[in-house]
Amino acid sequence: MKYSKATNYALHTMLNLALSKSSKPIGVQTLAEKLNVSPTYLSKILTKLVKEGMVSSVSGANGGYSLTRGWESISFLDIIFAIEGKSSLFECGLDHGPQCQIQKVMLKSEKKMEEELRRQTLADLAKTSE
Amino acid sequence: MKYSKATNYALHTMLNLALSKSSKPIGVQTLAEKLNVSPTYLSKILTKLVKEGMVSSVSGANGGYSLTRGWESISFLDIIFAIEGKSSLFECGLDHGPQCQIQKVMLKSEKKMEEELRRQTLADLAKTSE
DNA sequence: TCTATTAAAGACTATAAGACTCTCTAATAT
DNA sequence: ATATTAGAGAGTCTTATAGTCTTTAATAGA
Repeated sequence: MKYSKATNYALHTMLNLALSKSSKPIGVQTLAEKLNVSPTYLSKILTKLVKEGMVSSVSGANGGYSLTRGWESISFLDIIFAIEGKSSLFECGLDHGPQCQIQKVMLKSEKKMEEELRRQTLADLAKTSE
Repeated sequence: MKYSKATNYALHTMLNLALSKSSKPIGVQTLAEKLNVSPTYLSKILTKLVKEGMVSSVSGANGGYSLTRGWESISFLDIIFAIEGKSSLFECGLDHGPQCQIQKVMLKSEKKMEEELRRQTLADLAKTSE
């Protein structure tokens, strides 16, 4: 069980956007270079973030990506969910009784992690990384 | 990112072993039937648990698997680590400076989950599941 | 000592997901 | 009108998961 590379790219890209003082959008080309990843691939990841409403995009010349207003409250969890999906890490597919005790324990522990990830905002990180 | 089915099988098998009052070892055949999984596959999973020292095995007629002494303190985390490995869920492979802030956040959240999984012992669960 | 039983190991296969690339289309500033 | 940039779709390559099948090793009991 591992986070996908896409999640790593997403987190770093969001941080890069947060650190950019420019009011103009940043092209995927520029963003991709910083991570040493192909622009087309990164664009797929960015599209997911756009669909979740955390990033806005503008096509055409001088276009690119920028954070949406309210971005200060975007959490790590938001970004991770956007890429990995929101479903639980553990699903007991066995049919034994109404509720699986193991599942309950697993879910509880997962929530602890999510709690922490929800606490960490992009803004927090941007502050310490500038 | 998902836990593997093998982890689910391992957790359930450990619980089954814990609930079994029998002093005699239980064969993989029996254990596999409860989970509706093939014996040879489950045996591979059990072998990992044996190698980690949580389960002991006896070959030959009337052989099988049983929990080792001290099993009461085995945690969910122990079992998960035995199957999934101990490495971090997130590793930032990008080379940007000495320490990645994002990595630090991810690691911290992961530890929260592990903390909870370490707290939950097999014995706790066995008590509520009998 | 022979036989039935059971775990362990190794090689192999199938499926799915991750990590991309390439190409084409749509939007927009100049 | 053209250059530039995002978005969408199909296709490829690699890796991990989830198994199966077969053989070997250990051991209890006749």
